[in-house]
Amino acid sequence: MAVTSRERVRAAAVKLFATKGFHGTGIRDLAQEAELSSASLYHYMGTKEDLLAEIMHTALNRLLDAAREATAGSPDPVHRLRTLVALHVLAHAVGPAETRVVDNEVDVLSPAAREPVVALRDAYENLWAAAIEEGVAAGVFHTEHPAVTRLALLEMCSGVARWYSPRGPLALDQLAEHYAELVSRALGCTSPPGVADLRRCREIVAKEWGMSV
Amino acid sequence: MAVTSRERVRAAAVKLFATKGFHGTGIRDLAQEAELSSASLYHYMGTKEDLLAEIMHTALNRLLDAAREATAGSPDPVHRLRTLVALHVLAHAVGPAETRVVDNEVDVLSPAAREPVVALRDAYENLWAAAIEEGVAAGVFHTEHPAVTRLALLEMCSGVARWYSPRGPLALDQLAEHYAELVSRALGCTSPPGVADLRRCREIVAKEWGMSV
DNA sequence: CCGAGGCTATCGATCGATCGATCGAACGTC
DNA sequence: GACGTTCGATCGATCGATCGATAGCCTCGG
Repeated sequence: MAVTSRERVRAAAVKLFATKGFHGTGIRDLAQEAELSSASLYHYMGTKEDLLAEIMHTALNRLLDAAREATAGSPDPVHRLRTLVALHVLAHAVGPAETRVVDNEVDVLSPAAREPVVALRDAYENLWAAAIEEGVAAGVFHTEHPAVTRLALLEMCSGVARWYSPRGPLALDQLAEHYAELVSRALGCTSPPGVADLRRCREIVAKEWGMSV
Repeated sequence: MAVTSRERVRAAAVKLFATKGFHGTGIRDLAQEAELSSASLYHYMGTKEDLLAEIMHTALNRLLDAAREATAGSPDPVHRLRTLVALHVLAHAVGPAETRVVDNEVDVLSPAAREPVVALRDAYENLWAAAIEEGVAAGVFHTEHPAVTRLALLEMCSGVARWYSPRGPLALDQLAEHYAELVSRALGCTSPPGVADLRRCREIVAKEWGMSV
């Protein structure tokens, strides 16, 4: 069979958790969306919370791996941050449902389940923090409060998942370029615009998120 | 009595809806937080959804009124946008719970209840859109995709409600100034920094949101 | 000045519905 | 006949909401 039941359960959970929220999604909603009985659901998951935690874990690991791969061996902080922005925006535009689950439902997890998820998120944000701080130290970025700026820019880029539609006037490339430009400007960066290897970012996203890019 | 039961119910709903979500908050949670029985709750509200809709309605009306008052009689789009940013950031830093409810729970409302809420939000965002477009037309702002930029900047500013703590190193004034600066830079604005009448913004916020500023 | 009647505020008890989760059994495939 | 997969039936708990009743307070006719 092309699509396994296990995959249908995961896809149903991502879709419904994103649109109706974790508490707003019932076991029976999940079962209907996955085309299974509510009893069969439990053949593929532990508790409903386990399912949510698993989704967050894999989604964050994928983003973290992609970010590390995209920025590996790039010493220039400007180039690295632009790559991080492009990758982040592409990922949020391509998989908005998964992203919204990760961003909005973190604190419905019990402390024990939340802890490793937060650790993954922190590891990812540290990639941004390092690029920004190195850029400030090198004099290519200018900001009075690097930590606050990092939070502001991350929120801006994550917001893409809330509104972007592939049927809108903007193509993915333009979107990523535009956000890279906004971030560069906000950091007072004077170096030439453009994401050096947008093509490479797209390839990584295509590889990690499936061929839907 | 200094604090009426009706006010306690509203405050309890804002707090719990913001931290646990609408569907994650039970009638009995609400009752406990408001120090009432679950039956007494219904003396002060219609359904749980009515309570949510009322919170969103008043919160958005307050923000919209404040924004109109703060920008009234200001023809300069740069000055107007900076004022909008400062007000938005201050409001989100002072009342993060209310803001998170408005931002995150809009689509748990039934279509009939959602429609007027979305209309209010659109009216507010149009203030931003007008300032940005006028600035672009006047040649003081530079952006290829004004609508996308507006969404990006709004998301950035709204994110304040997700992380800002008054016990952190940044005072409200610095926070508002910093965001105004980020927005100005992202729009390629070369005019002098600083929010012209930050004091007036603070007064409006203090008046509309209570004396907690 | 009284007390009957109405109004506001509150509650314990309980409603039917739905929640997340589990059980034992039946299916097909190797 | 063992295993992976699916399901109908059902569990106790909790959900949002409503009921009738009670206690305090204000008003106003006598």
